Amino acid sequence: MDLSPIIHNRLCLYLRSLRRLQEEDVHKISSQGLAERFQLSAPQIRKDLAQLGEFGIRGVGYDVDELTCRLSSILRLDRVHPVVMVGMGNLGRALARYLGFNHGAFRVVAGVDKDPDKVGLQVAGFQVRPSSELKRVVQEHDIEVGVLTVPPDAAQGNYNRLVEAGVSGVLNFSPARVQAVPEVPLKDIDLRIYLEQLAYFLPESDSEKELVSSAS
Amino acid sequence: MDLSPIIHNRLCLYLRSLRRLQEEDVHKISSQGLAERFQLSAPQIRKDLAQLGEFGIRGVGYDVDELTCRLSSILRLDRVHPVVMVGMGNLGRALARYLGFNHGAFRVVAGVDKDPDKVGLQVAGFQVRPSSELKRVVQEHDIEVGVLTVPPDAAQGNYNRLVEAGVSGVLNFSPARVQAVPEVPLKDIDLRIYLEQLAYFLPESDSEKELVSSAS
DNA sequence: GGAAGCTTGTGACATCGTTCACAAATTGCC
DNA sequence: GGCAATTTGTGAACGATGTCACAAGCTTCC
Repeated sequence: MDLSPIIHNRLCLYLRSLRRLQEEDVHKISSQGLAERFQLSAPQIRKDLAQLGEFGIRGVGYDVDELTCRLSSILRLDRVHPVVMVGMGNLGRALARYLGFNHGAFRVVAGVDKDPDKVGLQVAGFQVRPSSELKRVVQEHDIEVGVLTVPPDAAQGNYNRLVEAGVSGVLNFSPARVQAVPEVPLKDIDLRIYLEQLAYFLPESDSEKELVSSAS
Repeated sequence: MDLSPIIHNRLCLYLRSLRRLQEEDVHKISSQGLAERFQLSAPQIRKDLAQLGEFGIRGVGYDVDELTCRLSSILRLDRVHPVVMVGMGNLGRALARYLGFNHGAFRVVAGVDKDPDKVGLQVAGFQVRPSSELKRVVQEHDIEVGVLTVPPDAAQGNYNRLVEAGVSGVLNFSPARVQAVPEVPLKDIDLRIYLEQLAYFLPESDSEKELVSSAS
């Protein structure tokens, strides 16, 4: 099965919505119900789901528990994936808490940092370890995912070390292009893009406002 | 002019690449040169740019400084946009530093928090102010953008307060659906989605691994 | 058992995005 | 000046994505 990223994203959304319904003890839901409840498109839900198999019952709708199960399994979100943070600066510590919090499928179980001052800090249920122990940490906890929150110039090196240590995927929050090997997929996340997207909808800038330095 | 988000994203990428070239004192570049240097597609660059006007010279290429200028202006990234953080927890503080750092078009100039313990903290060049002063803070600094890094249940209320205070756009990092008014665009960012995207490329989960709690 | 009312799964259609090939325009060289 | 070498801007083909209408299938009620 080969899911395009755009459909994959929607499926994740559906799964979250379904989990919400589970919490509310809803057991049956129609595509229309889902759409209204979570501001989605009913035909699109049906089309997306139909691509994966026949999960619904005509005239009735979808079984919330069953669909949650099937989707979780397809999206590989039915089992816990241990995560290590690489770089325990401000962003690293914040993300460790944020991503670890209330998010079943991932658990941030360890963090490393090069800076001896950070080693030993207690963060979100684990103690920061020195970068030199990365490989051991990964093996100890059976870690699958590494999250890079290091300065840009350290990103490539730490990606390489994560590959070496044996993780299966890497998330890169540092604003640097990293060259990845095909066996260990890399996902770049540049948070600046969101501000930039927003800027486009901001009102025309006053000429009074300060120019940005690098604009000639 | 109406730019689709997907093209807008690429234009932001081009602009970043151009700024890099400026730093390296490169003054002329062809679409092919850009493509090779930053792993993009040359025909796509041309098509994207041609949509906005005729910026290049046939047989020569693009003038880096001029194109940077034009793109900056179109993307509204030629002037500084003041930003306020709402919620100075871990994520708020980390993002204040991250987004303020080395990013010309946006400047995080203020932050507020409801928690009296956080008020007065020095973060990234400003002092945390109480939430009650949000409106005054926005007016004092001519703030255009609010960034929500508050708990999910506080997101809607704080969005409303930001609108009331007079900002023109809001970025929401809390994993909660917020209802927005059309005059103040809202961009939801759910960092969990990135881990979920990655999960899909992880190896088939061992049956030994712990099940996630909410999966039935 | 049959008809009426839902709701899914699906094929047809429209829209959007990407790739490609090439004409038009510029430069430099002879 | 003319020709070869570049490089842009663009129309045409291709592919992906989203929308919609409707047949197929289930349930309920009489």
